[in-house]
Amino acid sequence: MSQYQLLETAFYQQPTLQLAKELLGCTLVKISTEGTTAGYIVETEAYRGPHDRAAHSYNNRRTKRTEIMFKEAGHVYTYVMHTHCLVNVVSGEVEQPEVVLIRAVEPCEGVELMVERRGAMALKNLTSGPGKLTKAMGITMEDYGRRFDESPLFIAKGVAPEEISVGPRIGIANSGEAKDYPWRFWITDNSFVSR
DNA sequence: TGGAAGATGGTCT
DNA sequence: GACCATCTTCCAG
Repeated sequence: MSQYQLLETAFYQQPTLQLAKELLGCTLVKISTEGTTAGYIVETEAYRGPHDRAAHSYNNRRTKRTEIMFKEAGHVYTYVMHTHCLVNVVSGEVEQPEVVLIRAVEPCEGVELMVERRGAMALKNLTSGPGKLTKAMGITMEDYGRRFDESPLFIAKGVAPEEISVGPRIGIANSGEAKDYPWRFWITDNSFVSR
């Protein structure tokens, strides 16, 4: 898709908290046989390796599921939560299991296809949550292990956000002191953030 | 090998 | 705000 300018591999090789902020406003794109869907990333969360109790890689837990987190920055980490698939960007050095969770996007291409996949919904409900956006964009476990710097699932340049808000992460109440870390970032006043 | 837990979302009260 | 759908992963026994 030539109208999209892919982010270089080097973009992913910055500190995880910074990457989480830099990803805001970038364009997440998925190309499938049904068509292309794309959205501006408006909300992210950072999960930082061995010392973050909320991370799957806490205490260097290395399993079949978390294996990808130990690889180079820029890989795709998808996993299933209840009935939904969630998508993350691997960051950090090799052997440093850190990721950025993409929690919400603002649709910018393929809205009709998103509506079809999600069922008739208000525009604001299409992609305003980590499980919603993967369903709307057709992101599944098939994408596990791919790279964000190449088709069919990639991230391209977008628009710089005017203002960024910071706060504690969502849905990790059982993670002890980690639940209060201010590692959630979103574009201030954007109506597509998850809550 | 069975059971419990989980970075969620939709529905109903 | 509470409940549950539904599935993978992991660990105890």
